[in-house]
Amino acid sequence: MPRPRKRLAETAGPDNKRLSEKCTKTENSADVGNCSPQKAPTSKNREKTPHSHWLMKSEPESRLEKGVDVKFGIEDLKAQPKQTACWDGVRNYQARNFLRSMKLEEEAFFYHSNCKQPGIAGLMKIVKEAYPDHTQFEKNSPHYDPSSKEDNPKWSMVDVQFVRMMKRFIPLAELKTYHQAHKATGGPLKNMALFTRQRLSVQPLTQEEFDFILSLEEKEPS
DNA sequence: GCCAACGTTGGC
DNA sequence: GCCAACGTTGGC
Repeated sequence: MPRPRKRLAETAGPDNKRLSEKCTKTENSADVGNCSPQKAPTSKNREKTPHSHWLMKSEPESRLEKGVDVKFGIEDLKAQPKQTACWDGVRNYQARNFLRSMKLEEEAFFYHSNCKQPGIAGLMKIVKEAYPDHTQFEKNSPHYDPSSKEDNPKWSMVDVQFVRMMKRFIPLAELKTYHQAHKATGGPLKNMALFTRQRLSVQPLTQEEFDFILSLEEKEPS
């Protein structure tokens, strides 16, 4: 996961973060029953439109956060058992609310952030919907949140599974070029959250944004 | 390593 | 509730 960026970024990190190690799927997969009820997002933050595509940021290069390496790139996801990991460490309310609205089988771009080559590396899918992020209760976790109580967890995570690498890496700089052009022409990336919600580590994509980015795989790098 | 953007904290 | 201080994110 991301650490998510698994940095999960916002740590509040939620996500912030960097993700700490991601857990393997095994430990969590069966506990559907453990999911505690999560509060609904406040009306202010609730998204009206259902999204079915996502972009999730994680850091592919080593970086210590509270002494823990938060590195979690797409190769790390691929190396997990069943190529599945939990996306822990998200500590930003908006990003958390997006995690909570994710549904099984929805697809997400795996975005590499805070690294030499930022951009979209591959595709993954949601294989377990939101449940409490255990790292919020772990004192040694970079994403420990002493204000969160076991009987009312603040932070959530989902499990993601590797789907495939992009046919070619799609660099941030290329996406930005399209975003700039599309602002003028009304093209598909004109409102892309990557640029309009700069620090959000878990973000929705419209169908048009998702399809346009997939179409870039077939093009020569610009 | 710098630093702009921006979310969070906490005094008032 | 305002808002300055502070901390984090993340590109460059």
